[in-house]
Amino acid sequence: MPNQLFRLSIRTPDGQFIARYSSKGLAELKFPSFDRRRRGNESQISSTSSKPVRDSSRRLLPVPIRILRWHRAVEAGLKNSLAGRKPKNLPPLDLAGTEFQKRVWNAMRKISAGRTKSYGEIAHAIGKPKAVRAVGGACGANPVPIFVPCHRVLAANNKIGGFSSGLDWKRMLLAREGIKFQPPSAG
DNA sequence: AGGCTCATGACTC
DNA sequence: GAGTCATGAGCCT
Repeated sequence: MPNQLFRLSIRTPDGQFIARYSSKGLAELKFPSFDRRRRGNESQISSTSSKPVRDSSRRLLPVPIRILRWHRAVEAGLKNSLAGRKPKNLPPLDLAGTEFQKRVWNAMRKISAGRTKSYGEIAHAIGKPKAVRAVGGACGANPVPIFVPCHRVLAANNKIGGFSSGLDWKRMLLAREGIKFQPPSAG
């Protein structure tokens, strides 16, 4: 049977994020959709609620205390990250992907706040210097953006590259870490 | 197995 | 700066 996933939300000044947890840790983090940023929270689960939540198969399940603890850590860590600071005491991440993707994600996690690497540098770091495009693909498949800092991976010559959740997010995250990149009109 | 599609990079004008 | 091409991996059929 597939691992049960618990879905909990996090309210931030930048909108409502969604976190999904497996029994092994944080499995997914979703950016707010811009459509919902101005909407009320009538049917949303409060980030601090201990109410039962609906799982992916719509069953009503109590949230294990361990996951609630993880969630509080994720909440705090996300707020730090959104302010451009390093998150502390993050729970384990349960990253599902191919071996190649996990190597890319692991390499990305070694980029500290305020620093960047290029797709080519990541490719080199995992011992596949020519797999630059594949690195881009793995970045896009990252299930836990921000904590696995795909926004710190730029294209060559400090160009912005891409971002699966929208370049506006990437630009904002980089700016809050004080990272300079090539503006789109320059060059 | 073959044929795409890429969040690239390096090279040419 | 716009083409163009090699390239590895992933996802189809």
